[in-house]
Amino acid sequence: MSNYDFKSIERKWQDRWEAEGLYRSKVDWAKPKHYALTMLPYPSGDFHIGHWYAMTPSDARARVMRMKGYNVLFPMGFDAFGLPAENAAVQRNVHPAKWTYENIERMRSQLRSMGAMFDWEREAVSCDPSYYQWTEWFFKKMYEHGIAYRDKAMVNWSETLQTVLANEQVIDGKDERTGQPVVQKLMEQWFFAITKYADELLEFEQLDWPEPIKTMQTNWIGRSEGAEVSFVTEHGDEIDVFTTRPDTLWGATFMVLAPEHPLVDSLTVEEHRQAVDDYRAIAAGRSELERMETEREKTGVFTGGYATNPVNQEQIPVWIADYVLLSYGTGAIMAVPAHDQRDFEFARQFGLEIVPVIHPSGAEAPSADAMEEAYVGPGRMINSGPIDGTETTEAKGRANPSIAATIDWLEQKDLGSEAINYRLRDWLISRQRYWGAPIPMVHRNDGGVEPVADDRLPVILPEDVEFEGRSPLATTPAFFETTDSHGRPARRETDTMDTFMCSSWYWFRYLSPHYGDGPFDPEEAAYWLPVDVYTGGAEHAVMHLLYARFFVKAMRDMGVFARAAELMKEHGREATGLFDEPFLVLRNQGQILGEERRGDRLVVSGRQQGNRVVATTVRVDEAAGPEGGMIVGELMRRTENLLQIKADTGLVTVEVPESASVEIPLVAGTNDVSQLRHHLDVERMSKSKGNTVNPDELVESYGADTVRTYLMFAFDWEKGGPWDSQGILGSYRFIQDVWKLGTARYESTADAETAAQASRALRRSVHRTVRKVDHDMVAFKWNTGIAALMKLRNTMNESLHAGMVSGEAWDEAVQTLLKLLAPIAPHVTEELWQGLGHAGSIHLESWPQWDPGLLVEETVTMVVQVNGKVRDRVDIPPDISEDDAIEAALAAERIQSWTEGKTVRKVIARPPKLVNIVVA
RNA sequence: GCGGGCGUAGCCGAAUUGGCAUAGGCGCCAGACUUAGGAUCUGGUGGAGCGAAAGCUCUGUGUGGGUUCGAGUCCCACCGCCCGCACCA
Repeated sequence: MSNYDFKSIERKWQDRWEAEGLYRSKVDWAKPKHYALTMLPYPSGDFHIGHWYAMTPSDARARVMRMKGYNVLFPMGFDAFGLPAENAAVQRNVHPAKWTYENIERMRSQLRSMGAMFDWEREAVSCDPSYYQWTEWFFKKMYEHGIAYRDKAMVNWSETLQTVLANEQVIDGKDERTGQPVVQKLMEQWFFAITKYADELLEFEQLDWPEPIKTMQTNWIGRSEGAEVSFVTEHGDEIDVFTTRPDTLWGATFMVLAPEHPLVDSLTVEEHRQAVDDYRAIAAGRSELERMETEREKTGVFTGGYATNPVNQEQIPVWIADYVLLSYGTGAIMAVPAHDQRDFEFARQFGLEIVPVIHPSGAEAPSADAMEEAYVGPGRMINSGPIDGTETTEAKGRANPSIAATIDWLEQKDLGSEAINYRLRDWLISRQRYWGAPIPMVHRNDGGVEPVADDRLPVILPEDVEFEGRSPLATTPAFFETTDSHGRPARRETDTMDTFMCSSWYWFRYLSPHYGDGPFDPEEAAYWLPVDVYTGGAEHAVMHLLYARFFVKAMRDMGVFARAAELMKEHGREATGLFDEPFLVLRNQGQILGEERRGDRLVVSGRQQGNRVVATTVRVDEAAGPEGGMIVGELMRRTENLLQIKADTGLVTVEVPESASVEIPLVAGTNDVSQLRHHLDVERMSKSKGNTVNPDELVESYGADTVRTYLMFAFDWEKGGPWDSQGILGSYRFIQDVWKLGTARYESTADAETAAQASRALRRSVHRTVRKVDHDMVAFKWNTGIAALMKLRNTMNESLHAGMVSGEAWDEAVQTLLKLLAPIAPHVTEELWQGLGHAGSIHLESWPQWDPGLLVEETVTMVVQVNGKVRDRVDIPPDISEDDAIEAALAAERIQSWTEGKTVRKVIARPPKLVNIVVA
């Protein structure tokens, strides 16, 4: 038996698979297809353990599907446009393209070391002109169909990134990538009309997606039902408001506009102008972030203007306040202080009138003065003219009788209409950056815009440009000087597209990355589409995953799939519904967190100075007990030369001056403060915390097969959890054991009868394992699947040592174990498979099937309970009748003492598992 | 504040959907081999108690209650943690 040499085995098979094209995927209508997709990485330069965690289980599942007889497509590529490349250009004076392609090259080899079955001939790189020409093509198509449009709007501007961002990319007023604040700016930008698809995007019926993702998308789209009503100002201008509670219109005692609302100017009377202007200036200067922080106290100013409440002709004052957002609804509200908590607070703050219009069920009629908060519960309408007495419930929209009655009344009187409002805004896709796909548009001298002619596509990014932190496109005449369709001088659009645009269609490019007549080859599309299973991180819930769904729906409506659908039908495949959604099944992996680490135990001498101790000596001693005059405890945190030590008396801050001596026995040479290890909690991995795990090093120490196995074994995949550097040893031992089992020379020493019985037991284990692993691998439950394989390993170890089973049973066990493990640990199983004398690859073998007949046992153990507690166990045949089971239970030896002298009240039998005897 | 999820051993985690709680792994303990062990192999390992031992009894899934012959699983209340949304009109 040779030793398990993972290095040479893994290199050998990776080379051979590639040379033989083992993972090439070709259209074959005779076989069922399976398109497995995992989110494409950004080429940052290095894969971290999270990439392995996302990709290798997806690879394992794709491999299972292949062994199950599917023709599997499992491609890979790079989401290669983006800001880090430009930052590298500024900081290291290297062109973004060069930086990106060098990273890609390094990451390709890291991907190879995973041993994944990526079909490299289908690789797509989004920053390559052969790719982004189609990103441009999509933009132009969207423009022609009225989905892409240019508009002036308040947008999120990031000073740090020097670009605008989409709403989805701003979280709590901060850029989601860097956490830097954004400000609101009025700018003319390109948008995609994703809101046209809002209702369709709320449909998830045909999707097998995680509930939280569907919920997040639903919340993000934010559909609410209500009515739109116009209030008329003294100048005759209409202020449109959207409300979900039109039934409370009679209680609307004032209006509030967003400070940026266009009618503020004309509404404001002279004596209030200064206050209004001041307030607007403050609001404009606030970042979105600050605006949210000022949560509690309501602020605002009166414009001096009035508008007419259309239902009762009351003149009501119009205020401005920053709790009303221009970006939601119409940017103006009717305020109903009696029944809306925000309006209530505002009214109390500024002494505005409150008129209750709901009489709460089971309570006294409300008095405006006595109210302590807005009433939002059920009741009957009062003070509300035509709808007085109508019941109001907590239901939303027309399901609420009072709302339905009001909408009908409003529409009949032509005062308003039923309306649906969405929180979702159109997708802002312009970016004032260089490293992205150019927007293929031209600004004419006459102020109009037109798309670049087809024969002049793609617009290529100029290479010879300088990087200083802003996009060079706007300052490079060779790029922006162009002509329009009539040959007149014109200026090229210098903004590029959001990189989410590139990733909104990449899985189509994988189908035919070299195809020149369209974004994808319809022949390939007809066979492979749609994606059957998609895996990746949940952080893309309302960005990539929402954009991707929108993109496919827009593509469908623009006829991009027409030819593919035709071809599908020619091959007898029903195309209906297959081009409505990109990813039928979606699963999110969890996150691997950093490992908990104990800090060094320190013994410190020094003197107290103010609220800290200045150290003279610092010594690491894991065994140190309390010592007089010394500070002894675990190092919890270190910032430069300041240490936080958890001593018996509490946290102590210790300053370590240059002059102090630092002694770390385990670290040779002169020691200094930076070598001390501080405590780490379980938290997200990050370089700054020093708790990252480098997959390359793990592969170096244990081999890719072990790393893959461990990643799939140690966590519930959809949950993730803290890394455990000891735990990987268990997987390493498992792979080594498999190596030993696979290379063992087995000889049976038993007589025929013993062998038959032992073999039956082993085969039962084998076939049970097949059933378990088969189920778990398809269901993304790798941890329990591998646990089953480890259990089989244990059983086989026993069989090997006992030598009782027949040679045939042993061979079946070994081969089955290898096949079941092949998707998880592809190299070692391939090597062992070859060692067993097989000429072909184990990865071309078919997936094992279990024989139900072998699963049944001759006897099973039945639990006998008395009053619900297990008191004995009896061996019985699995097909025992209920009566026989009860008889066996009552006859069981140890049951007698528990039933003696008592009355059996009831017997519950669940043969062959359990009998419960109830006595009193 | 609203919505969703979770809580099982020293740790990561199982539990066929209401039927033997703790599979598998890590760690730990004991033993074997060894110059050595952070290698390998064998066995043990929720807690408490009884027993020379085989074993037996009690107890145990965040806390308290409920339904049930039977609850980690279902229901109610509470505590804690995580995630999403958050002045959304």
